[in-house]
Amino acid sequence: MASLTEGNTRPVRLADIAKAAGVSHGTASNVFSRPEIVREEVRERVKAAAEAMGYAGPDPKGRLLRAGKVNAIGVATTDPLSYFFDDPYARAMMASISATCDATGTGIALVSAGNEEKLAWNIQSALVDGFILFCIEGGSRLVELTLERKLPFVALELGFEDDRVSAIGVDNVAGARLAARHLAGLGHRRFAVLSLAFADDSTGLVSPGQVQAAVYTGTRDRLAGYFEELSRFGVDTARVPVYETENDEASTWAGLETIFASAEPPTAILAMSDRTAMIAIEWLAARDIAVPRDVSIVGFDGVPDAALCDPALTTVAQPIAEIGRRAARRILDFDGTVRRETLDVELVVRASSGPPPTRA
Amino acid sequence: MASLTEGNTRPVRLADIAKAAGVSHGTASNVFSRPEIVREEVRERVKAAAEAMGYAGPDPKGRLLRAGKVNAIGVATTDPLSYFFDDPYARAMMASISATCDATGTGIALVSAGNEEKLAWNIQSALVDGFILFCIEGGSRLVELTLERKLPFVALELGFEDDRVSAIGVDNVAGARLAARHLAGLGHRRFAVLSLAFADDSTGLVSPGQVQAAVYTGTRDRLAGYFEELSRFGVDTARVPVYETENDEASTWAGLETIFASAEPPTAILAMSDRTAMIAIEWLAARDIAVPRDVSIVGFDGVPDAALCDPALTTVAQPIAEIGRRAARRILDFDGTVRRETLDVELVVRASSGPPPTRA
DNA sequence: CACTTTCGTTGGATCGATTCAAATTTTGGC
DNA sequence: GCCAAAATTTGAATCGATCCAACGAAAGTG
Repeated sequence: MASLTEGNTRPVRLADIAKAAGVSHGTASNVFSRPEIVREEVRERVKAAAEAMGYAGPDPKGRLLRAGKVNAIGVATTDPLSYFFDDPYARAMMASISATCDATGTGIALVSAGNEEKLAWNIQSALVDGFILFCIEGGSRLVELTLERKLPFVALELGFEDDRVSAIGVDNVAGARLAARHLAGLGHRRFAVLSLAFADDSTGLVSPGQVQAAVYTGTRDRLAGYFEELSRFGVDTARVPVYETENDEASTWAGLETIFASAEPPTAILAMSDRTAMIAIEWLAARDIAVPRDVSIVGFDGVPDAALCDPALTTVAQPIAEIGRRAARRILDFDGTVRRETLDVELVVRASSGPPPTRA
Repeated sequence: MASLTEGNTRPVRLADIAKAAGVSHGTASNVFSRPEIVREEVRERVKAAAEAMGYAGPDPKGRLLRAGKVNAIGVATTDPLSYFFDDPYARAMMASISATCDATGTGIALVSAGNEEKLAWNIQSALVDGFILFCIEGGSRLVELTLERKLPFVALELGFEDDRVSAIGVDNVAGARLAARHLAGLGHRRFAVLSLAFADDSTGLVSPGQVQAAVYTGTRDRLAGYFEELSRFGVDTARVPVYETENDEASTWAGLETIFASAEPPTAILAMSDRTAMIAIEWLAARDIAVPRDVSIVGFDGVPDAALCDPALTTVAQPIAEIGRRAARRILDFDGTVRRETLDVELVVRASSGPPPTRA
């Protein structure tokens, strides 16, 4: 006797159960995709055969090829995948993107790439209908790679002035000016900037030359905005220390050490991300430097956590939810056009900023 | 003249460029997948043709069918997709899962299902090699559906005693006992429990009958652990209010209102999740009830945030990273076996628990 | 009863690649 | 210049479904 029916390890295919039930594969397919057009008796027979043979249902791999549409959008970054769950900005953005996807029954595929080779492969082989790119850093390479897929995609940052790529971002110059004006208006004159990267893998104090050579225009624009506004208030921006961080604890701490080692430490810090700003608040608290009594801080991004930290962070809020919604919509309702949108930011004044200490 | 070459809208296929370059599609395929085995001259010719025709590279949809392996693992929940980015437990777990996936170049597909119909479809059509299921709530249905796909999967919770499903979880009874013993040992005798759901869609004060009928055994086990240990200390568990929350603000607030409306409010709260515990801490702070002076709280889960809130939360820590790592590994190295693992929890004592107030 | 509809079913074509045994071309040795 | 071995290239088969034109059977019509 032994085993007499079907092959042992090989998974059961639609064709197998069609044969077993004595119908054509076309009919078998209909049983699953449009059961109402199949006569009940036949339908039951096919279902019974499927059950008996342990059929797992139509394999999406097969369907996909025919259908053409994956029904998933890829979200890509050059950071490790955990970025999506760790970084507060990414999280807020993902929450908005996923809400939109949820509403339309679209799936989300997370794509990352630590190193060059894997990046390429992961982008090339992602099963998605389009991409949303987080291109805070190392964006250009990501964009090139994605361009090759010839799928709809949108960059979350207006980084490069490339008119082949759709993008959604904020007016960084205007936002930075809001922050600077707020602090200068409160009376501050001694500033320091906790910056994001200007180019790949750079950190540390920044020279004007490096600013000129900035690859990441988002960073450059924010700095430009800060400086423009500070100049109006008579601040000599050449003497404002700009420390480039990697938006993490280690590099931000290093920056603060450097900045506060100065003979004339700042009374106000302009941070280019809320994350850096919040790290700075903790660093200062640990050293008994009171915020905002001794030092004021203004962040950038407007992540939800910024409202909850202590003291609550004054920040330039991006419309994160709106950006996420639009990005997802742009992929879902892709119409073949390239568009670049700039949304407005808003200064949210909270407890981390106040007048400078009355002067020693 | 007009347009004479290729179809206009239709995307370019491998076969198209093979024809254009005058080679077989087999060779064209090799140019992309194993370039080293095709003669340089031919390779260049094919690449040139691809370039000229705007070929996007081998379509993963096609490859997939042949290759069989998607190289992605699906993570599913019955909550909305944003759960993965909002809930601290989910986030910590995802960070660990994604680190493992990153290391192996595996993608992650997020799958969710608000309503029944979509749930089914999303699970059935997910392009993945296996699933990791977050089945905190509504798990059984999710498991049934996933079972039908006949793909490897693992449940993150030992919820059901179903030996068809692999699972990784913690010893809930032991963990709950640690929490209860800690508080009782400090001298507390008046307790309240902020519980998770015992069954679908239930909230509110729980009767012993409901506990008996618990569908979610994780919740039931934690409560059993609490009560076992409290009994040893002579606490009449029948009088301990157990309030079922949905692990969110609204229901937790409601629970606290109820619990503290009592004539003899508790001096100690056993919360079945850190999230609930942290929400409780905020609620109490807003009412000037000092933690731990007036009320002690012990959470459950050991999420990273618990160490950062104020006061830092005493909690029963699950080895979240380890669970995530093992879950991902179980899918990646699937060997056809079903296994259920129970990991140990650990009581982490922080600032939210202390002796009860010296009695009025 | 012949004739049109309607309903279900069939089976070939297709989606876009990869694979592999067989055919062909090159290369190397003498 | 001939033959075996090595290097390339070919083209049919396959992956697992869905789609659709065509066809047969049952139902409806005058």
